[in-house]
Amino acid sequence: MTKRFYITTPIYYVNGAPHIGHAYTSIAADVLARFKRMDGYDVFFLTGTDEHGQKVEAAARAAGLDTQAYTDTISQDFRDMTDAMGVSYDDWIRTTEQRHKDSCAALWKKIEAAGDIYLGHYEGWYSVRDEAFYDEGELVTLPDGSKIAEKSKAPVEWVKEPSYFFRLSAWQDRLLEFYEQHPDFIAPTSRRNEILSFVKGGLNDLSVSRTTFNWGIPVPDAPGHVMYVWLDALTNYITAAGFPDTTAPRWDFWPADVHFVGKDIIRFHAVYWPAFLMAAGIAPPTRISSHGWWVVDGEKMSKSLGNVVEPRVLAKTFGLDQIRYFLLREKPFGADGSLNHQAIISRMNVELANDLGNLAQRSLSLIAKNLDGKLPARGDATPEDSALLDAANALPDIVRLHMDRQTFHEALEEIWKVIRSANGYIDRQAPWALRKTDPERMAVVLRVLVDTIRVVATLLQPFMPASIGRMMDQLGVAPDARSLADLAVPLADGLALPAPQGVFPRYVEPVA
RNA sequence: GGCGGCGUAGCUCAGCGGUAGAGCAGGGGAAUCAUAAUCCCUUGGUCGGCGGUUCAAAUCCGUCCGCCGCUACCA
Repeated sequence: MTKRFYITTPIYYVNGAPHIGHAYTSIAADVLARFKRMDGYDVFFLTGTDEHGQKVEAAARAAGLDTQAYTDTISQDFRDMTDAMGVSYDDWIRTTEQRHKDSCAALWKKIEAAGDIYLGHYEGWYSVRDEAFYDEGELVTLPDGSKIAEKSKAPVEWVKEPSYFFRLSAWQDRLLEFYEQHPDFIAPTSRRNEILSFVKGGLNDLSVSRTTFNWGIPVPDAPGHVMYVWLDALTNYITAAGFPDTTAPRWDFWPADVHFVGKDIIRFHAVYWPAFLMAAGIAPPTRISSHGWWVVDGEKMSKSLGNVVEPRVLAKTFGLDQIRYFLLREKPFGADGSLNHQAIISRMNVELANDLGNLAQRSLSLIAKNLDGKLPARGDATPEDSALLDAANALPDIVRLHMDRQTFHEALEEIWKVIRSANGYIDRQAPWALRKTDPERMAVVLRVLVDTIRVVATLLQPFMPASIGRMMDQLGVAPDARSLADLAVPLADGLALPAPQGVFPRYVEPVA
């Protein structure tokens, strides 16, 4: 039976334009999806847009558009951005689709039938902008008497309305037991500890319906109530797997293997979501992997500061693969990090152009010029040959381990250690000198280099699919033989290699 | 207020009980196959402060200072 792997991004909220943060999550998920496919898994990779809620309704009205027409436009913009980032999703879900409405209604009924939903009254402070309820203590009173949420600075209003509640308080012990039994459920560990301490501190029942607006999914048999946007949004992950049709082919993918999320929405995914699912008798996801923010030129990215980074512009300036590489290389996945032109150029020139691109170019040029472009055969390995080849051959297992933990920057660092070793190797072996003194040895050295670069390139495909695809072409690796398993089969001796061309050009600052 | 994390070379960080490390940046040299790329060597730190444990502490404990995260409460 084929190994299945289900990866999701959050569905992006359509109340604004896509920015680098959205692209980051999607690219990270894409890298894992591509890696898993390359490692023999049948992958289902889901992304899409979250389109309900009061904020969206208001934004549409402000834009003078019909709400559905408004969400159509924004959703398409997100989809264009996602495509432009080379994200290889298998399904694009929208919460306004009928399949999702059916799924939400079915999930609601299951939870209700289990006795975990009851009708009550909600009374308290609510922020439309955050789609969240706040306690008094989380608020700050402004000089004009109005109140805002201390953390998000979003205005709140006093709301009193009938509301359905999810009996979250009853799930505390079962959640803690679940976390205990699944130590890898939340990544990184620091976030796991925060969630643990939050749940240990006690849980309040959660208001899961609203009556003050209509742009949402109707609560079954409860006119006037629409579902709380987070219940609606989270459900997308099972909708796309076919829920409520548990005989759907895709249902075999559930539970999801990794939900990628930003650090701002961990609680929804790590507390509410498993509770909803367990209440409905559905298995919770396997892992919630959360990441940090990009800080731009030292400032938090925000619309008011005007420093919002458009991923399509970045890709156009530096190249898509260069940006994908930078985003996963520059900082640990779970941590915050800084994005600026100098840092991008440095990674691009030092690591991609100088270390990797130049290594491939100098190695392949020697084959083109001295061996008539024919791949030399392997020869007896010297200790130096073996040291390099052993390091390269150990990489797939090391990288797989890091991918499973989403420690992307460490995976890349391990790959770069081998690339740096290869540059040292070529210098010490000096095949350009061997050409005259010992042509046979020169051929063996060049073969060691090609074999090493092949392993490195294979592992880098998920990160930089287009560029590395070109490198694979130059290495003579057939398009249908580029998986991890294919590494076991040596390239054919005497294989004709195409003329090498630079894959990673240096970035030169345009003259102003 | 509680819980937790962090503070190590100019920068980003690893090390987490046994003579201070990596990458980048800086300096010197080699080589010239290659995208003026590469390789080798090298400058640089009293590992936030102060106490303690230990034969031995970035590494363990206490305390203080400074940042950050989660959370709570007062009003």
